[in-house]
Amino acid sequence: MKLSVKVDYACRVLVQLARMDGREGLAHIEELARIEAVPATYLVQILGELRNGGLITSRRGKQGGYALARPPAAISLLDIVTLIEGDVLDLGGAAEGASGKRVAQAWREVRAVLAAKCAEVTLEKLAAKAGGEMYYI
Amino acid sequence: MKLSVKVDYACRVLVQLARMDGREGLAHIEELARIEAVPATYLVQILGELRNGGLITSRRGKQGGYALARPPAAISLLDIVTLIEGDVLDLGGAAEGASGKRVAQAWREVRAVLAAKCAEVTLEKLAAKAGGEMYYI
DNA sequence: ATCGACTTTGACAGAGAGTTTCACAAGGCG
DNA sequence: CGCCTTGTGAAACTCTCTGTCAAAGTCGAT
Repeated sequence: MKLSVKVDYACRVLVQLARMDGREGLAHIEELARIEAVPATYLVQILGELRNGGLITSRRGKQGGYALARPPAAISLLDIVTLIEGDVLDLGGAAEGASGKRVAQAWREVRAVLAAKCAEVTLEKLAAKAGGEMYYI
Repeated sequence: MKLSVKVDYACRVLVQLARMDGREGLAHIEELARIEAVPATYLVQILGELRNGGLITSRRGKQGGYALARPPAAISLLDIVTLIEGDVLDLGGAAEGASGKRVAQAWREVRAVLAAKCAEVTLEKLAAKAGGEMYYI
């Protein structure tokens, strides 16, 4: 049960997009990547997934760039994790064997709680200025 | 965020131990492994970790075997996961970079909720007979 | 002592994560 | 049109870790 670096990167860049609340070009993203100590080429790939998943939009050519597809209040950690990892808690083939069904049921309950909590945390809350130094480029 | 097979195996074997509530020999464990479709040699290794972590006790020689170290009500999913994986939700180095602190704080809250829920689910509840076919050897 | 039963260690294949590279596609502008 | 900027997509590579197996080791009861 480990939070992947990928999800972490995705969250961070989305928070930045939420704060900017405008269209941000690749050049800007790359600068951001340097500041956040994230490999830029990887970040760009993640951006692609976020776009395919409908969380952000992009435009090519001059004046191109990325922007949130919805208001920050309408994007939660749950959206991000399920998009990037497929599920907040992947049970694998946990329902096999003698006590498998019972144990799997317990994990399903845990997953429900986890998903509910993740759905509560929106980009709006994450991007709120209050408390914690934010980096302005 | 994936539940590892190892944790799943550990949960299942612990549920079985909770149900038996006596000392179970390796021979029995291996039969159990066959029934649960778990590689016996791996299961034995996991048993070793559970023992080192203090969740079960073992005895060698004739009349040897494994037993829970505490009453089933005093062992929860939280105990099992933290013992096997180190943490219910490993944040990695998520606190770096510009928005890192903020995002990490959010995940810490999520982790707290997750841990609380896992702590609620005890072996006693999992081993309860009510509802769901249990496998008796 | 010795046999039965648990313990430890090491090796290994495969999968997946994180990263890099490179060639391609598309919008703007002269 | 043709070029330049900016984003897209896919492949390949390294590294770590998980799940698995096997074999030699150690302890305890009788």
